[in-house]
Amino acid sequence: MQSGFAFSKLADRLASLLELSPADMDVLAGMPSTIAHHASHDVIVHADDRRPYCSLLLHGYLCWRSADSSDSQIISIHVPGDVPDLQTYQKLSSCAHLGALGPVVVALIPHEFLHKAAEASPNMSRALQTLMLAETAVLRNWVINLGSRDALTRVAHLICEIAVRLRAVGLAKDLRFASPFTQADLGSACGISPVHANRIVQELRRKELVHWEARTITITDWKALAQLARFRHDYLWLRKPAAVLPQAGNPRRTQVEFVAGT
Amino acid sequence: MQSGFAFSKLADRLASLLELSPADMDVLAGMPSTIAHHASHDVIVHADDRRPYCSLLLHGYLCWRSADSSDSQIISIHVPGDVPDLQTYQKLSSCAHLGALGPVVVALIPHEFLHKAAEASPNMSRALQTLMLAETAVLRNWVINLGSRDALTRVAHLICEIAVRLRAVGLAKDLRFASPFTQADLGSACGISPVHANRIVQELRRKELVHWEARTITITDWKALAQLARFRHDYLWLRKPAAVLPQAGNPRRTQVEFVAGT
DNA sequence: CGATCTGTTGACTGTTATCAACTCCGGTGG
DNA sequence: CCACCGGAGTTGATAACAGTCAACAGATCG
Repeated sequence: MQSGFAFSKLADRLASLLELSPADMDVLAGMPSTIAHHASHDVIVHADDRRPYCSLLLHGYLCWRSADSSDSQIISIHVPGDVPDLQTYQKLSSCAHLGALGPVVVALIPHEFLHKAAEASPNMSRALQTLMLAETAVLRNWVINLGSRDALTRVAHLICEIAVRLRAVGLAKDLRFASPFTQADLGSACGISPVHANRIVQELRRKELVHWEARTITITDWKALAQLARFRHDYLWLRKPAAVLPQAGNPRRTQVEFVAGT
Repeated sequence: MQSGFAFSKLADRLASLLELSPADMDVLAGMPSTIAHHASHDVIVHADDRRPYCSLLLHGYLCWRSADSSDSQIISIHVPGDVPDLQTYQKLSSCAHLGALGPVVVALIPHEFLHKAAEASPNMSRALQTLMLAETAVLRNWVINLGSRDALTRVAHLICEIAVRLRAVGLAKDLRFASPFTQADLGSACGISPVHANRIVQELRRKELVHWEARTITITDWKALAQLARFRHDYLWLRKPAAVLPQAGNPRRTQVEFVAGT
C-alpha cells in the first residue's frame, strides 16, 4: 500500500462528483496520511471519540451503527473513496459508532490538512462540501427506502446502490463485488430481521437477479433488479451516470414500464 | 412581517447550534430577503428547479417529499429557522420536492449573499456548514426511526423531535404547537399507512401522552412520551439541551429504566 | 476436533396494510 | 336556511407481510 494510494482514492471519489483542477490535484497530492488496518466488526470511531483526523476508506466497507443498546441499526454504508467521518472536521459526531463490515484499510487524514486546503482554495472547500452533500443525498434515499418500500425492494435497492457507488470509483466493473457483511448486517441496514433477510436473499436468487455466494455478490440481471428496486441512479449526483451503468438501458423507459405493470 | 424578522429567525437558529459573534450578527443583519406566503400543500421547490436563492422558513412547516409517482414519502420535516434547501447554494437538489404542510411564510435569501458571507468570514462559513450538518444529523435519526422502531414508537419519536426543535427556536414553550399536517402526512413521515397512523394517534391519546385536537398537538406527559420513544435530545446538537427541556428529568436514568422494563 | 458464527428451514405469532363504509366538519352554492 | 360536496378522521373485517422461536447444517477458526 503506497502512500500515493490514499490520495488517488480520494481524488477519484471527488472526481466522480465534480471536476478537479490540476491545482486541486496538487493540493491533494500533498495530503499526509497514515494507513490503518482493521478486522471485521472492529469499531473505528466511537460515539464520543474526538480524533484530530478523518478516515478515508481505501478498501472494504465501513458503516455507521446506532449506539442504542437494544438495536444496532446500520445508518449508512460506505465504500472506498468515502470519508464517513468527514463531518468531524467541522463538528463532532452523533451518538453512533463507525464500524468495519469485513476487513478494511483506511487512511487517516489530519483535520488540519483539510482545514488548510479548504481555506487555501475555494474550489477545494466546495469539493469537500460536495462530498458531504453527496453522503446526505444517499441518506435521504435511505429514508425513502426504509419508509416506503417492502423488504424485497429495500434489499434490491441497497444492492443496486452499492454496485453503482463501487463503479463510480472504478470497482465492481462486472457487477460483481465482495460482500464480507453477513445477512444479519443486511437486515440491520434494511430494517428487517436476520431471518427475513435470508429469505429475501433466497428470493433474489430464485428470481435469478443476484448470486450471493462465498462472500461475493454478483448481479446477474441488472435491468430486472433495478426495475424491481425502482432504482434511479441520479440521486447519487454522479457526473457520468451513463458511463457508470452502460447496460442499464433507458432508465425513463424502465421506470414507466414498471409503474404500468404495478 | 418586518424585514428584520427573517434575520432574527435565522440568527436564533444558528445561535441554537453555535455561538455567534457580534460581527456575525452584523453580517446577518444585512441579509436581503423577500417574504413569500404559501398555502397548504403548495410545492415551494420542484425537483428540477434551479433558483438563485434559499428558503428560510419563518412560520409553519415545510417538508421534502420523494417525487416518485407511486408514493409520496416525507423525507424530512422543517420548522421555523430551518433553511430546507440550504444545500442548493452549493449543489442542486435531489429528486424530491419541497412542499408546505399547512400555510407557511418563507424568506427568500439570495445564494449570492450566502456565498459572500461565507467567503468574508470563516466563522460564518462554519455556521452555515453546521446548519447543514445539523439537518444531516436529524436525517440520520430518521433512518434509525424508520429502520428499528415500530409504528407507535416512531410516531412518538417524531412528536418529541418536532417539539424539541420548535423549543430550540423559542416556540412551543408549553409543549403545545400547531399541527396543520394531516394524519396521512404523519403516516408518510413515519412510513405507515394513514389508517394505521390514525390508530396510533388514538393510542397516544388513550395513554394520555398526547392531545391532538383542532390542528393542535399538546404533549401532556413529556416524560412518558420521551421514554416510550427512546428519545434522546443530544442528536440534535443543540447547545443548551437542559434549557430546552426543563421537565424532561434525568435522561440517563429514564433510558436505563426503560431498557430494564422491556 | 470442538466451538462458534453464519446460513437455512418450518411453524407460529404479531404487526401493519388494505378495503370499505361511515361520521364529522367546513365551505359552497342554490 | 338548507342541500350538497370534499376532505379528514374513524371503525371493523380481512389479508399480506414480517418477526420470533427453535432446530439444524455448513463453514471457519483456533
